[in-house]
Amino acid sequence: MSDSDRVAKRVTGSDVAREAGVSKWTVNRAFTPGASIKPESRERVLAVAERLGYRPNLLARSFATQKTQQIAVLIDDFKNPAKLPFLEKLSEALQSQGMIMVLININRHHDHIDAIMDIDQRQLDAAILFGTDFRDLQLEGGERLRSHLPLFVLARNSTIASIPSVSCDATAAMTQMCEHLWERGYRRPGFLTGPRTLSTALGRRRNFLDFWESRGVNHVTVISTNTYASSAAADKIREYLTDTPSSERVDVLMCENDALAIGALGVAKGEFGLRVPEDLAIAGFDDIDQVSHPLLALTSYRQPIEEMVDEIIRMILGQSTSGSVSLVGQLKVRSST
Amino acid sequence: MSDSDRVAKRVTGSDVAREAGVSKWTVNRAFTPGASIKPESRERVLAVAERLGYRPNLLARSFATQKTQQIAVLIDDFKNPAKLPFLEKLSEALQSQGMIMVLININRHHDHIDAIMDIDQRQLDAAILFGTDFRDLQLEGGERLRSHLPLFVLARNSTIASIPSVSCDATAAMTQMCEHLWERGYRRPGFLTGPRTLSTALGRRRNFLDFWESRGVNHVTVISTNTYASSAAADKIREYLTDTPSSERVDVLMCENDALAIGALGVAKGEFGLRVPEDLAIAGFDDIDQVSHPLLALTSYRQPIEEMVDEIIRMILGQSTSGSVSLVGQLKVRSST
DNA sequence: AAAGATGTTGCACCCGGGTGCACGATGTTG
DNA sequence: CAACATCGTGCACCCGGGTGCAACATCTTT
Repeated sequence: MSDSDRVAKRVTGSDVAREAGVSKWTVNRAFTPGASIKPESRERVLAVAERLGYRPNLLARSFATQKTQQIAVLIDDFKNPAKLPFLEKLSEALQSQGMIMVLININRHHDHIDAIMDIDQRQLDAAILFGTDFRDLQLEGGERLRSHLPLFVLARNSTIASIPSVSCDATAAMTQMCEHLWERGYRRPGFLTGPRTLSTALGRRRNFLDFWESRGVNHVTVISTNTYASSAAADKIREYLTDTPSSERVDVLMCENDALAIGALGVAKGEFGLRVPEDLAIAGFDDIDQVSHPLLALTSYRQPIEEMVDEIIRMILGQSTSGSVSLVGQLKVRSST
Repeated sequence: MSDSDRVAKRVTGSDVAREAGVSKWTVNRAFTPGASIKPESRERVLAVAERLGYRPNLLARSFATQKTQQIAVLIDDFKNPAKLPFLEKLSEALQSQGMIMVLININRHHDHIDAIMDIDQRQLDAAILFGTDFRDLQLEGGERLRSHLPLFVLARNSTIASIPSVSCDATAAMTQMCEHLWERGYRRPGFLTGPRTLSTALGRRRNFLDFWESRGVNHVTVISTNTYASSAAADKIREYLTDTPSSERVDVLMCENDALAIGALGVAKGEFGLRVPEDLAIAGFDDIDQVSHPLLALTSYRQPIEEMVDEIIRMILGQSTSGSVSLVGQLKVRSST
């Protein structure tokens, strides 16, 4: 263990400069790719830097350049496993651009306003509202926070004109899904949604209803839960099946997401002994890993995660030409329909 | 829209000082809780600050104090839904302490060494290795990165003496689980593990084997997968059930985590038509949301997430007395055993 | 009313790297 | 070899708050 290892103090650019017999600005240049510096000088500086264990202080750099290379991702629902692959792809894409992801939990102790103020004060470069319910932002936000923080919405439609969004094309998705259901011969459709306002932002219900209307099916049963939890769906479906004689029931239940579909399936099959899809067909949305399980085998729709993330990265980097973008995903037919 | 709204420039403490007729240090004091400042001065400064929309620049503060109030969380497996509740609780706990969570994706493009160097250069206050496979760190790390970044391991045992860990007590967990299985009368145990080295760090296999040995059961069938994916488990179990006549099969299969258990259950029940638990009992670990589903109903073990997170926060804040800590969770018996 | 204790304020200087410019060194051209 | 372009280097000063100390103001005490 040499003396230098025992020194707790950080090595700065000036230390390297002194040791290498140049000015600290030359050290800076040695670490700046396009800078004007004599090759020998650069090599010498880099050698000294390596020997001393010098690495530029990125915090100081951020402070000087006003760019932290950090992107905030706001999320308010950790119950939905569909979020994980998005987070994985997002963090990977950001890291490949030299940025890192700051994950902010939006909950009753910490709303959008708090989060955005904090993010803004910390000088993060942008914030992504990832599937969050940002009504609070619309209601009381706006003028209170005069921040220049660029905002983006991911995986739902933006309800604020100035904030661009990247989402899955709900019209295309529901058309594909419904045409499949139509071909299978189902004619008494039901729709299971989550909380009203959140549901609207996804646009799935609207598109589902439109499809059946266009085919001359005028009645669609709509059941709403107040959270996106499987258990809430289970409760609502148990109630529905109990109250509705089998002759009057829907023959296909489209669920707004897989978590709801899983809850519904459990009750229908497990508690009421219904055959799926013969007695009741069920479909979900998101195509989370577990729905492909042989005991569930739910028909679902996969969002184009990679493309969505790539597009939002382009937006953040300012390389995107257009405003909000909707991308088409892929129908996954399984034995539940 | 007043003139001040049109100005894109940030409002700094000096701006407020000028406007309020005090020095910038007094402005600073107005925003520092315990500082020595006359109440009237503070009020006046705060009023001016409010009017101008001033908020302290946390990046500048971080730079000056050498504390970013940011904690990195390293994760290398986004497939396991059991990670989500940990992330939720972690982010909430950090935010309640005025810190935020930086989520770093460890993958083949970005290993522990890269991540730690980056985190260190960005001056984050600490890093949590959350269930990651950090053999690479042990092998080539150490001396190459001379960083003073505090490291902690969460949800697995630390294999590096200098890094404290917070994990679920595998001995207590497996004892509880196995005593339950023993009472139920199972005597031909099997264990389904993930990749060898990762598995060792969890300690579950070791404790499972020890229990049966102590009860005089000398043979335990061990099956290994090379990832923790449900599909990998399904493949291995399909192979096992195909190759093993029913008279020679295990009567209970303990799986290292729920994802594996779900895969095993799907094949046993769905493909081989086995009755669970009569023909084969199955148990998992982590008690993720989906295993309580009526169609799965897997016996599992819930890690004490809240306590684990609270403990690691204490460690980060330097309030923890001890070194590594193991906490006891809770057995959840369902109809699969 | 003077001496002391306490409260309040201003001030240099620090954190560590980034920017634009000026000056010197080197190289090219007529 | 002079005139000019180009490259390489050093330098002030910036980013916006934090720290310790000195100076000043105010309030107590005797």
